Amino acid sequence: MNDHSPGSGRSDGPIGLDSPLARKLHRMAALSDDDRQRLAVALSRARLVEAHADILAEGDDPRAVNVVLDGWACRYRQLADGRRQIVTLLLPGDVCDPQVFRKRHVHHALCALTPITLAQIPGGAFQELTARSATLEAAFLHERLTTTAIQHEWTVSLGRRSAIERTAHLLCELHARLEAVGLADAVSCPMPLTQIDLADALGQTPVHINRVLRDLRSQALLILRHRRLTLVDGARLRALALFDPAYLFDDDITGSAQET
Amino acid sequence: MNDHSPGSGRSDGPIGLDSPLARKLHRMAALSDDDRQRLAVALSRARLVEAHADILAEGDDPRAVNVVLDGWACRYRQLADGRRQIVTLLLPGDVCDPQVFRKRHVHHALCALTPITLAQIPGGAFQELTARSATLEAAFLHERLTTTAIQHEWTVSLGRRSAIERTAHLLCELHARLEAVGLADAVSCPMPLTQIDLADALGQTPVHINRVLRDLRSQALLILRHRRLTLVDGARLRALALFDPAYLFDDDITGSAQET
DNA sequence: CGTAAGATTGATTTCGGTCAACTTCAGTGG
DNA sequence: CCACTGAAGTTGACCGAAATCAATCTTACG
Repeated sequence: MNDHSPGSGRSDGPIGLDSPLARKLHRMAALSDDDRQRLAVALSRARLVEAHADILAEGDDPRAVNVVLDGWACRYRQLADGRRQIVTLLLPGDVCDPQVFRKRHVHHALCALTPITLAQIPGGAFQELTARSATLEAAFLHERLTTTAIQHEWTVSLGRRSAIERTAHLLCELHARLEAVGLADAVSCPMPLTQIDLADALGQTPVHINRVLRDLRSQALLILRHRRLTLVDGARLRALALFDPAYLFDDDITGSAQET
Repeated sequence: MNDHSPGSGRSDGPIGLDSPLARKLHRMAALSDDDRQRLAVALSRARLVEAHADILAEGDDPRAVNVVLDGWACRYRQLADGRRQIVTLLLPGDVCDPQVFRKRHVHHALCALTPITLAQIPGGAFQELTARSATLEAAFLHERLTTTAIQHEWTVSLGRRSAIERTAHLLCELHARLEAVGLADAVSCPMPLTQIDLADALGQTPVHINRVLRDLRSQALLILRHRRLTLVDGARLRALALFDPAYLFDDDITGSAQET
C-alpha cells in the first residue's frame, strides 16, 4: 500500500487500542474498555506479507482467526484456463476466517494486493475472547453476518448490475467500508487496486473497466488517481449504482428488540 | 415440488432418523446413533410453506436455525427497478441461518420455489445440540463452510463463466448437492426450477437460458423435462462447466491431520 | 534513463439482451 | 370432456454492451 498511514500504528495507546477492527466492532456493539483492551492484546501478534505474495496459512491452527491490520488482500479463484475471479476483498479490520483451511484442498487463494500486516489470533485465544465477553461475541457474529451480506451483494452486482453500475457500486462499498474503520474521510479514500484488480473483482475486462472509469470521470462523479478515490458527487454516484449502505451498517438489534 | 417423494417422510424410523440433513452431516463427520437421534428430535417441529410464498421468520427467535426438510427455496434480492437476483438456492437438508434477522432491515427475501417443509430448531435447542456433541458441532461448522464455498463458486460463475458454462455448472452443482442428501441417483435428479428461476439465479435472461438449454440438449449433454434433469453425458458436461465437485464434498480434515 | 507494468484509445467482433410472436402445457370451470 | 386461461417455454429478427485485438501512452521505479 502506498498511500495511507500505517493504520494500526496509531499512538493513542500502548498497543493500538484503536485498530481498524476495534473501530468496526465498536460500531456494531459498544465495546467496554476491557473488551478493547483484550482485543488489542489478541491482535498484538502481527505478521507481514509483501505485495502480490500469497497469504498461506496452511499448517496454521485452522481455528485461528486472521485479522487484517493494514493493507489490502483478496481471496480469488483461478479457473483452469487462467480466468481469474476475485471473490472477496479484505480491507484493514476485516476478519479472514481461516476455518476454510479445515478443508483438504483449498479452492481459492488469498493474496496480498499491497504490503499487508496480519494479526493471527490462535483458536484458543479467540474462543476465550468471545467466551468472556458477550459483547465481543455478538460483535464478531455481526461481523460475520456483514461479510455474508457483502458476499450476497457481490452476487447481485455480478448477476444484475451493468458494468457501470457494478463498478460504481464497488467503489461506493469500498469507500463506506474504509470509512467504517477510520481510513476514509467523507469523500475520499485510498484505492490501491489497479484496473486489472478491479476487472477481476467485477467480472470484466481491464479495457472495459478503463472505459467505465473514463465514463464515471467524465460525468464528474468521481476522481481516481494516484491510488486515491474521491467521490465528487457521492449522491449521484450512489444513485447510479443503486447503492444502499444498509447492508454494511445495519446495526445489530440484539438488545433493542429481543431480550430473551 | 411435483416430482419427488416426500423426502423426510421415509419410514426407516419413528421420527425420520434419515433426514436429508442427517445424510449430509453424516457424510461430513460420522454421526453416532445418539447424534442422529437427537438431531431427529430437533428437526421434529415442522412448518409448511406453499410455493411462491415468502418464508418470513420475522419475530422468530433470531438464533433459531431453520432447516429445509423438503422442497426448494431461494434467497433473492430485488433491485429498485425490478431486476431480481437469486443469491442462494436452498435444497432439502440445507440450513438457513436466520441470524440474518438480527439485522434490522432484511435486504433479501426468502421465497419458497415449491411447497416446502421447514424445521425450526430454537436457538437454545441448537446450542444444546452442538454443545453436547463435538461431532455435531464440527458437522454444522463444516456445513456452514460448504455454504460459503458454494457462495464463492457462484461469484466465480457469475464473474467469469460464459452463459453455457455457468448454466451447466449450476446444474452439475444441484445434481451433486441432491445426490449428497439422497434425492438423486447417479445421473438424474428432480429439477423444479423454471427457466425464469434459472435465469434469475444465473444472471441471465429467460430467453437466453432457453437457448443455452437447447444447446446443451442438442449436444446430447442433458435432458431436462417434466421437472427432471438427466445428465446424459455427465463427464462431458462437467468438463464444459469446469465443474470440480471438490468444493462441495471436500471432507473435513478434523481428526485426520490436526489433533490439537 | 531505461524498462516494465499499468492505463488509454480505436476498430472490430461476439455474446447475450430485447422485442415480439407463437406454442405448449397444466390447471380450471362450464 | 373439452374449452378456456395464464404461465412457461420456444423461436426469430435485431440491437447493444462488453470482449477482443492491437497499438500507443504514461507512470513508477531501479
